[in-house]
Amino acid sequence: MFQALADPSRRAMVERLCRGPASVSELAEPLEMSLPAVLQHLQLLETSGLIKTEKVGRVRSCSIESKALRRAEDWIIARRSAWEQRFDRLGAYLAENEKKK
Amino acid sequence: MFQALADPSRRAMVERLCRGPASVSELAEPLEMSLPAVLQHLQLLETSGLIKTEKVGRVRSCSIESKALRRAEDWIIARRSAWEQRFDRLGAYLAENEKKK
DNA sequence: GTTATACTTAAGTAAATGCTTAACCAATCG
DNA sequence: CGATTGGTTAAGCATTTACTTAAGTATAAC
Repeated sequence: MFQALADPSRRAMVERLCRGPASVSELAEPLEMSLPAVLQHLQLLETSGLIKTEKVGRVRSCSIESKALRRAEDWIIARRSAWEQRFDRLGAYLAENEKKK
Repeated sequence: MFQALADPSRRAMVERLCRGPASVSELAEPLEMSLPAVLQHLQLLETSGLIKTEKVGRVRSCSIESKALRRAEDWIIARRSAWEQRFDRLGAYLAENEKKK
């Protein structure tokens, strides 16, 4: 999932899709690459759970799956809070030592 | 930066460092790979800004740089809120149409 | 029913990744 | 001093990644 967000083109697609659903060629338009390349990114994004796509007639409509984005956020928040807790304990320890002085 | 978080071994290192600083070999210990491999991951993490390292005597001490983690979080939050805003506007639009009916 | 559109598949390739081993330095320790 | 510990450099290698072009297929428009 972080793997999926690692590529700038894929992040651009996710940014675009956060402003609403889009077709494959709409997503491809701002990107300087061939359609098959876009397709490959799209497939990766879909198997990573970040987006979902549905084919209606001959156009495939893509939209983000916000749950996945949330999971990435949760991982980072968990790390940050672990770090901050440690920082707090360190602060408490230092304060304790200050008292003893 | 998401690139740096894309690899499981690197994420494991970040998780470990969120519980406090560690030496290179301490970081390597739970990982089933050679020391040079760990070094390479470490260098990538450092150039991505996620960690910082300092050599004291012959041991290199590594610690996380929480600002970088925060930047990743910010990106995700920005996307999520863009998505949620869109969702709200859609809701308002649907409510509006309901009134007109 | 032909033609254009919107993808899709397949196959190939160049560069980046994630390792490895072997050899090498520089601080300790005895 | 000599050996050990903790890390570092260099080189090589197998995979994976991020594309490409060429050749489909299926729906929609005319």
